[in-house]
Amino acid sequence: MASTSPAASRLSARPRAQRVLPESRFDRRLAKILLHATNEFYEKGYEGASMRDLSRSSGMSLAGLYYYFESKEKLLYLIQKHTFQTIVERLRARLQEVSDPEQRIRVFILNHLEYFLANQKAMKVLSHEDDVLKNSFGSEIATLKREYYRICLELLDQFQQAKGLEFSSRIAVLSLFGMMNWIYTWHHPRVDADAKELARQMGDIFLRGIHAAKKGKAAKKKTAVPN
Amino acid sequence: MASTSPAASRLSARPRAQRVLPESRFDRRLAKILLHATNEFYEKGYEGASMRDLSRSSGMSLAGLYYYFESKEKLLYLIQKHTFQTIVERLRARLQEVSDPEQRIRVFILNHLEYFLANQKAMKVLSHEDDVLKNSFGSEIATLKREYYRICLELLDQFQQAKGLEFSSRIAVLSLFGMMNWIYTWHHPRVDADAKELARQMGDIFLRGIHAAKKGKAAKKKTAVPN
DNA sequence: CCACAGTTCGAACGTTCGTTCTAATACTAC
DNA sequence: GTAGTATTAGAACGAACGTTCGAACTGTGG
Repeated sequence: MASTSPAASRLSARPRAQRVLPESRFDRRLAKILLHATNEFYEKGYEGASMRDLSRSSGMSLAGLYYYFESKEKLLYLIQKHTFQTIVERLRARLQEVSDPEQRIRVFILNHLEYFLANQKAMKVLSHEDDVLKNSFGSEIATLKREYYRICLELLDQFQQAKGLEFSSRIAVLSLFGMMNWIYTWHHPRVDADAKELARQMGDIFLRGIHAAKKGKAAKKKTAVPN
Repeated sequence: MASTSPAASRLSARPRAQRVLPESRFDRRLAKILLHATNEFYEKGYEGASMRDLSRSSGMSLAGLYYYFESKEKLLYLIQKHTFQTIVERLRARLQEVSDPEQRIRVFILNHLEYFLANQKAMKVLSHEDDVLKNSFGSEIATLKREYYRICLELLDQFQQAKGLEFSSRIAVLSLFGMMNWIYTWHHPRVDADAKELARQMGDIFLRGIHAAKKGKAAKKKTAVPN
């Protein structure tokens, strides 16, 4: 595991940056590879895409790739980590400008869908290859995921409290994530609405859906289903 | 491709059934293998699970497995086809007993979630390995899927018409499927509600969500989101 | 007993997998 | 030019992949 490859000490360490540019040549090259890798994983899945596929699509020799990272797993890890960090970072910035509980949920939905559709391939790789990373890679991604989940949960709890509602915020959050994340299975940019419109429609469904659950309604046995 | 293996002519043809029992020994054995395969695909994914994994978990030699089916792909195909057919068949039976448009949607949701939770592993394999089958296998599964989708779409259209509502039923169906299918990523039988309760909650969210979109409301620009 | 289909398996097939070794090239500084 | 570091690639590694082959079992009917 102790690595002596050039890739090991890069990226976060960035030894002796000869220019003060935000990105070294190494970083830019790696980013390009990550983009090609995202494409391959998107189309064939992580297990289904081989390093040789990746070599072909990125126009670099098989061995040459390993100068930039130490394993296929690390590649997936870098893709997922960068995607998650970016979407959370953007969300945080947007949430700072809005204080109304309902609008904050709408901001969450819009941010998620906008990023999802603008980076559909990376987001599919993030959603679909959810539990393939193990050990430290896996737990680090899981932490980011939990953090994102928690933000949404708190938005819902605040909304619930402000409006005097009573519903299971866990089920609500997970239903919302399901609605939103599922789009990678069906959205075609040419025929389906854009992010803003989708966010409005899903926001309507979701918000009206949870809005009706007034407190003290004792939600049990409202409408019985036959059989 | 023209197969001479024993498995080729079986199952649907079932030559010379020596007992009139519903299932021959061959069919029962194959069904057992499919069950173990479902488990493996559930845990490691289709590409990630090897035939040797399957051999170990089912307690049969690698070569012995091929007496019952001709390829790994066929195995996935059989699992997905059986799962899809069963859930559609059960749905049809249940829908015959209910005529109220809203209740019919609730029946759809309940049927889906009950089957999903009772057969969580098979349903994950169905949802997660959605586009790995190619050619005739793939298109046959795609047809079943489209059929199931269409049933739900019609339920929504009927509901919409009966209540005088106006919303995109495509987005609504796909949002609903997202909510429901996403559960394979989070549901833990020990901590989460059962199917009936989940169906009630998701049904509430979804139905109230789409119910508010009254006709002629000109749903444009209802609430603007900053940025 | 034999014949024979139904069933199982050890061993191997050829291919592809992720990864590494080593040497060759490109680039920059002197 | 030379020195030295950054970058690339050909060839090969051992392991694992899906699949097949022929021989060996098993159990029943003659």
